[in-house]
Amino acid sequence: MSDYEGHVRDGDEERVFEWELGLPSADDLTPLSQPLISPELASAFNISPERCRSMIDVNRASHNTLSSLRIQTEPFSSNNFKSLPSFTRDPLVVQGDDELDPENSTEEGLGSRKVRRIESTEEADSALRTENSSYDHSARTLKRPRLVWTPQLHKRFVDVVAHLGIKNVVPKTIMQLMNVDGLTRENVASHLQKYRLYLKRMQDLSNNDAPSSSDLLFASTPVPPSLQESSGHGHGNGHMPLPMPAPPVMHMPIVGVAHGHGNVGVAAYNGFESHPYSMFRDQQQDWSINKFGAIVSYPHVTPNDN
DNA sequence: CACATAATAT
DNA sequence: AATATTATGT
Repeated sequence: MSDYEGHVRDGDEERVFEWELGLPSADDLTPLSQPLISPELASAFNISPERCRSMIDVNRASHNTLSSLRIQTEPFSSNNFKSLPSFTRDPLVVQGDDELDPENSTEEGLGSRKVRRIESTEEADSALRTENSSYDHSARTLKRPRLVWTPQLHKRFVDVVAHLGIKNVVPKTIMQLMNVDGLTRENVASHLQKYRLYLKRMQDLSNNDAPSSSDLLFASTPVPPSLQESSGHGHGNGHMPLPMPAPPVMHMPIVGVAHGHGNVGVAAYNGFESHPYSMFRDQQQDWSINKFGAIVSYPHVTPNDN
């Protein structure tokens, strides 16, 4: 399905590139710190001075523009979407909106925000460098599309949670072990919260009953024994001896990598292919431990592409 | 600050 | 309905 799309996209990329070449260089632009309209002129025409924009504002605006463009042109791109120059970093699933809101929160929102005054030239330099070098900060700034927890994703989640023990897991660790590109701690935290509610509901719902239709996702991936509360107490996670020593965290490149595929899967729960560990592509084998204590290789993955 | 949980927003 | 975000407390 993707060859055709791929070519089209390459063309787009080239055009974007050409377009970029035509842009004025940094030197040609009026510095952010300078108003476009001289004070005299402004007062003459009763123009109220605009607030100063920082690099942050500029970058944010660019991101909004780019992502809205991207959403218009290719709502359902797939993983062959390699990378627009710098800001493209959202492997996640698009589900809709992107509102560009230059000014809804002007004075107030930003007034309270840290507006950094730049004192020394050295500081100015470093500020520019860090703010300008795209994705470190764009990764945080860019509004990510909402994540869709496909059964595949959820399975990774459950596997990880199962091995750490539901009592001990914390979002950050889960996020790391899942090794899913673009997955955030917040994503995981939110999901974990819901999952815990599900488990609770399951256990005091006299254990087994038809899972609510809303629990389809959770029901699609059976709760591993290590997570089941054995009728009330015991609650030691006593089991799951964690045969493997906590593996050296350094082996996992995790999220930040520039993989730069803005891959977007079709949202929706198209299928419930419940193939366990069915990803056998030899990639960067990032490991994890399955519920039996065996080491299982978790390829670095992007939501929905597995 | 990272986390848990509940409440609320989108 | 599913996720995100926010508020509050640890």
